[in-house]
Amino acid sequence: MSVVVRFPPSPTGFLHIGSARTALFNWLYAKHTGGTFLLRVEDTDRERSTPESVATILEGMQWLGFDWDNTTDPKNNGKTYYSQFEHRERHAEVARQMVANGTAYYCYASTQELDAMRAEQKAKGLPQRYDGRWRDRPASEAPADVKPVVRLKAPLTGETVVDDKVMGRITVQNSQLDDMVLLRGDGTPTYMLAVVVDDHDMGVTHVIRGDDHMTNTFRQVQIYRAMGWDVPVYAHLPMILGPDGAKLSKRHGAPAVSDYRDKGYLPEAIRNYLLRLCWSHGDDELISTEQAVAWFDFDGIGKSPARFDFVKLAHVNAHYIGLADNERLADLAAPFLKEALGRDLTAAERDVLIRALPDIKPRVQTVREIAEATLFYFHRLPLHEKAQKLLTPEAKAHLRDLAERLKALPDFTAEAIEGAFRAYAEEKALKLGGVAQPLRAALTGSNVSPPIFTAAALLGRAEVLGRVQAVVEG
RNA sequence: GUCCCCUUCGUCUAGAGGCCUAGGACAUUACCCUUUCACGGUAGUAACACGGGUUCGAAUCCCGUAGGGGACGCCA
Repeated sequence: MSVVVRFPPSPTGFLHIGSARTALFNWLYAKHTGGTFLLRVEDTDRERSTPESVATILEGMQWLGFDWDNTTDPKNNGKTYYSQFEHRERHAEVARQMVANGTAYYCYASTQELDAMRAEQKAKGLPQRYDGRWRDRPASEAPADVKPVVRLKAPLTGETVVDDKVMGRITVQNSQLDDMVLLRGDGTPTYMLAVVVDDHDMGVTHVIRGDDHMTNTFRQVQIYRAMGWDVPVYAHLPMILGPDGAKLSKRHGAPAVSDYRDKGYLPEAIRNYLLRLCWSHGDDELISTEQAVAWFDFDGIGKSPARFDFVKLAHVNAHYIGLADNERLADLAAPFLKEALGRDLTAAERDVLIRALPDIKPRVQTVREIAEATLFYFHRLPLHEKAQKLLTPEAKAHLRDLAERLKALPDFTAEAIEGAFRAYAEEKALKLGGVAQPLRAALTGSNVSPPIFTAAALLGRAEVLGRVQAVVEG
């Protein structure tokens, strides 16, 4: 039987980076097995499920390159994804079937009544669970003014066992589980019911999700059993924690996938980094997506939670920047440069950027840093304090002499410029750095830059002479 | 509080009873390369949570303890 997996985000306003990891593992497993990857938006919470928040999820998925297979499924009613909300009637129907076959029942307890029950349980130090007060009570005793909920008639004895592909065999005593609500008083389904019905209707064979769902799994398995449906294979992934070991949240700086794009990370780097959280393949670290598809399987997944390490992510990102096409990087850096420059790059400037990239790539870790490192090509920057110190009176005198030689160069290439500087340094018994550093200061305003002779060639003779003159006279 | 799960360098991890003097990667330290900064190269510091078993032999199996995470909603 072919594998069917799904990723079921709820539209909370952004795609969480932890959810992205779950999406990645599902997507990889589908690709690895030649199976199907479905997207289902869990939009039953009408407050949060705005068109914008759904669009954000879709954008995040597309940016990461996680293409799903049900974009044109008839079950979507014209949408590019399965909307849980649209199937609420089907969910309610299943709840009614369960009442009919005796695996669920109506409960007329009011919210206040249940709050009081839980408060009492808590005060006595007892586990907080529904006590089954309507489980066997006849409908004739139902109060007229309460709209009942439908609850699962869960088994009271025995145990529920799940053979998890990551965690192994996990067991819970049924006495620990109460009769959960399946259908609310207003007739809408709860998450527990909706998930099971949708997964069954969509033919999901493998449920790969965060282990925060572990206890939900036992309850969902009971629903499958009550309906006589096949239970899917489960794989619960350990959580991703923040650097401090607490649940990854806004507090840690970047909870949303879009934050990473805005900080200048590449989607392939995010994929590689996320893959290595809780999953491994021997000593392999830098793993292409193609390789990941070939290698990914459940046996590589670890059981313990992982902390998110921004420093290592940056390293992985640097690796993929090194691999990336220069034109692509130039286009990705353009918005950042526009932000700094207050204008768009001209076609000629874009060309300079592309030609500068081979020198820039090994020096940056993010696309944003590409913009920072290349800003001087397009704009004269103020002299940094450390650059100022390099421009001693002697250094300025050398630059004045060198400017004359640069004017006389037949070709203004990096090799020619370097030749001129080396010859001059030798004549004056100086180290190359003694003349190269002042040039760097003059051209970039900084004591740190990409190799200065290639930078000078890219800048062009007129601009170089202009910048040198500005500091020599300044 | 009850239940479920987890525990190897600071971090991500390799490790399926002898291959372990515990390996790799990031970070970190030193050196080399070098026009600066990077990249790259070489070397170094650094971990089996603790306590009991089982075994000729345990990071690996079992049991406790401690610590961490998650779940206990008419949220998803």
